[in-house]
Amino acid sequence: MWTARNSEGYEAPAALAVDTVLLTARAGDLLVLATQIDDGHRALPGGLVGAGESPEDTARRKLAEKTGVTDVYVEQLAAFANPGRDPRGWIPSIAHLALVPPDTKPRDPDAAWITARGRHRWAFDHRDIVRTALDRVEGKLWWSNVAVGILPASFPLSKARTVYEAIGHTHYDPATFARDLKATGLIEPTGETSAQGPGRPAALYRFTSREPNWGAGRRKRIAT
Amino acid sequence: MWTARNSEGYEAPAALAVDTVLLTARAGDLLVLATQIDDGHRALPGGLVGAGESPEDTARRKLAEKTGVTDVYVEQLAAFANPGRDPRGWIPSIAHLALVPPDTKPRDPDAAWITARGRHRWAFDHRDIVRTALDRVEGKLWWSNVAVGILPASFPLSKARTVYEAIGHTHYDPATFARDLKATGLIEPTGETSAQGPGRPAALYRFTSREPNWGAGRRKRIAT
DNA sequence: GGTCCTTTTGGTCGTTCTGCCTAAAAACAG
DNA sequence: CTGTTTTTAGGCAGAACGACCAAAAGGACC
Repeated sequence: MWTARNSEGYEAPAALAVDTVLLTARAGDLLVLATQIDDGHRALPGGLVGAGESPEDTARRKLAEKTGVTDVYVEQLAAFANPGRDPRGWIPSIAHLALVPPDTKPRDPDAAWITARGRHRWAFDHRDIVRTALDRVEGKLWWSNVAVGILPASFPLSKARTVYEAIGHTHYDPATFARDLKATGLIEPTGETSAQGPGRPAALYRFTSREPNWGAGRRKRIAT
Repeated sequence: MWTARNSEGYEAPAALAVDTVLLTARAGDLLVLATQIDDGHRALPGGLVGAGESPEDTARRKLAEKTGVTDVYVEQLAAFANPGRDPRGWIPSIAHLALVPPDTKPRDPDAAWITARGRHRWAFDHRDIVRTALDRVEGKLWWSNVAVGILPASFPLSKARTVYEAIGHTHYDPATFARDLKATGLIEPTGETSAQGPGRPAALYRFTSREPNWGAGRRKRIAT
């Protein structure tokens, strides 16, 4: 068991960790990045916070190491600091939520995208962390621009709809979705259209702002 | 500067702290408990997490020491761990949100109830913590039973309304408020009535559950 | 070109929710 | 008993929502 003691003699955590729930949406499924551990359990990507580093910086640094992406939507989720959560010792973890485009490839050969809502054998308290992340991202889907992390700079409404359906774990009527997403004020048309595949070419949109936690509450009701 | 180093030689936080935003509502005002520091700044009540203790337990223990209340609504807010947040060293803090009835008296003579939305000279990053707490409690006001912490076991709807108005920082029409709060399913009538002062005696209600984080999302729209 | 299929998108319609209002019910003060 | 106060049921217009329809605008195939 790791322990630590500071210069005043008080008990201190052995280290400060960061675990990140990295999500993306592909083909209507919500996926989370997980590494395989020796005993068959899944674990979230994470690492230790260095002195003089903010936990969010640690999360970004570790994500860059493991996937190569740099401009990621990252926000803090919660602290998981119950005693005994880590068998190695007293190591609180600041869990983070991150979202990346679906073409992001893990560098670590042990890491893979798995279904976020599937049943997996998670290590430690990572099941709770994933559950917290899913609740968070689902709850703020229509109240913020979280989907910025997954969608490209310019996208048709149909692509946005598949992402929203994957996150919200539901289905939306295309016409109603278009009307409601435009009504939030979160997006604006780029003026261009995309004509790939059959069907009427779709107008392209972009998010009014790509800053995280933006655009709280233009929508009144909750889509069901 | 406090620092620490664990048995493996890695850098570790000097300690793990807890800061609590303790809120109550009195006479339509939302109040927060703050202690006065030597230099005139206000600080949130807090303390250090002991080994083998969960941060929430630390928050409850410290609140019991400082106010004497035991059965408190407590939930984790977020981790504040930016380097340099505490001039004494690397001390991450798990901020908590707590709510107590308005008759709670601080034991510490340096502690006092001050307006939560007033301008105060907060120490460290406590201004950010208070802001986060206010956003949180306001955001989940109609979606959970947070008000359980402030309201007594049995209450008339008018008392609930003043609490909701203090938290939500707005005014509600009495008839509309009664209709909407009952529609959430969060409360149920006790069958008794209270007749204090002039006016028709009010029916008393209780929360269906006093467990924190209960009753997400029965209400559809957001009250404005 | 013509026909069929696809996807996008503007609009309609009935239902539900919301904010504001009126008025009755039920107490107290004088 | 009359006036005042507070609670509470209900009505009403407007807004929001979910479901649906149909036209627009492209590709695929003959």
